[in-house]
Amino acid sequence: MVIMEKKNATKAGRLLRPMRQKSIVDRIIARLTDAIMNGQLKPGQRIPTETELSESMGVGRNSVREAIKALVTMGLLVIRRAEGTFVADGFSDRMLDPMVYGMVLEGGSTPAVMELRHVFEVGVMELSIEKATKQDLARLKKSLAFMEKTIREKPTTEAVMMADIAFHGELQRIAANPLMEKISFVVERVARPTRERAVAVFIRRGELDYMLELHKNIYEVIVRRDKARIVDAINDHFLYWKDVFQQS
Amino acid sequence: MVIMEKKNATKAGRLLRPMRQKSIVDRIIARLTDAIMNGQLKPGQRIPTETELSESMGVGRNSVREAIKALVTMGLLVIRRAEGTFVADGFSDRMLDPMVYGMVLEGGSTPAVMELRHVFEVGVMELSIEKATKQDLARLKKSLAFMEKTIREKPTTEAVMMADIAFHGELQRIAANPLMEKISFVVERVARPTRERAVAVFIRRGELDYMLELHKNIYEVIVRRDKARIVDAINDHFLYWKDVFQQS
DNA sequence: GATAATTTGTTCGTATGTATC
DNA sequence: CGATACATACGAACAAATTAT
Repeated sequence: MVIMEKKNATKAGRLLRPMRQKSIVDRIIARLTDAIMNGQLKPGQRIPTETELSESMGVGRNSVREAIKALVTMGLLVIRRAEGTFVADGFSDRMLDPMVYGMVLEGGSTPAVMELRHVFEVGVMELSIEKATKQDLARLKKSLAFMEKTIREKPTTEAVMMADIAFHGELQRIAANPLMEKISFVVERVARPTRERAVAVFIRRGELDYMLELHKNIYEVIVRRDKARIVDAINDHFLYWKDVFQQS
Repeated sequence: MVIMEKKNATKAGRLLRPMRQKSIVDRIIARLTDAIMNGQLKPGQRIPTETELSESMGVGRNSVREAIKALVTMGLLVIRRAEGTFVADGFSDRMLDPMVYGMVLEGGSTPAVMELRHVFEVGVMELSIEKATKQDLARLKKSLAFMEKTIREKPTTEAVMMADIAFHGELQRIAANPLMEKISFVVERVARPTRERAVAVFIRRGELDYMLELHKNIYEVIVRRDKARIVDAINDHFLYWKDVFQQS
């Protein structure tokens, strides 16, 4: 339990590398995560106080704080001030923030991100086909009608984007997979600027009707529960966008 | 309305700030992430030292340190000792760690996770169909042969799992999407215990031949570039596993 | 309702290890 | 080798918030 290997590295030992012993903070993080993954600390449970941890592990309280802070940022721990620190009891949105940052650092709408979007759309359609009730289909048709109305009466970039988002949001609701919904949300968020540019091009060219048709196509595939055509439907959807890309 | 006066009553000389609600550290994190997302701090660039930041923002150095540490654990910043702290220049694996923890906290192989696996397999197949070269197909066939050999000669859980992982790893390589590969890796990791149980059941029942056939099916779909059959192929793959689940 | 105890939040000071020049 | 710059780590003190008495 006592940590005092550092004495060896003072003057005597240059024969073997001290080999990058992990920092104290990293070791504390490792201990806590291990305890959580092993089930010693269960979701919702309270962990020892900072002072207790620093004493029982023989480290400074500030180091414990840094470790805890890191885990809070990852969403693994939740701090309730003056009450204690607790193990999170499930998925939280902030667990996907790092992924957002990563995608942005990679440059936003890269081919990899676009492909991921594609894959998710196919997946959402398949799940929708499996799970959609009659009420779901009715609502989906409604959002399709809303899109048509928007295109006829108010074809601005914002309005069309809103209708598009509403339609795909409806699909997500039908697919009913919280995990996929959250990841999709991240991806959509990163790809949004690109999509807005694409919609603007649609409007400029007066091709909103074709966009509507592509969405109707998606709707039809779901109504008919025609899984074999899923990939094609989404492919059409995307191929057209790629086309817009290269010409804009 | 009247209640909010109590802050001023504590000590005589505190007329200044209404004491904003967010914690200091969170505000520092917000500032840094904003700067990075806006492009004021670019990937690979060095950020000011802890001391400079603490002075320019009027906060303690330890708070800056905690904020930076948090961003490091998210993979957004990279610390090079005695050199400075830098903005990360792309995706790093640790950005997906929080997702792992979240899934584990949710309970591991939940239906949502299984569905996500399913969706990714379909996606990987589609990308593979688009990108596979002749060499790729040859390698894929090879890993299929390896699986067959394993099943004939050494049908242990570990060996079969290894062959299965090798096959799907080959698919991932062909699909050539680093983002999807990383996320898939996370999902597979969480779902692994469940898969191992399933393989054990296959072996016990002597149904490894059927498992091999399912994989051959996947291979055939890719060779023929038959996108319409992707969903079906993966569906067979999964339906059987679900079946195993409910009976074990 | 007021007070005390507990626990996290924030800051400062200091010493030390480590990489760069 | 020394000087410098920086991160690492500990300790101490006080502030703020919540709960319990």
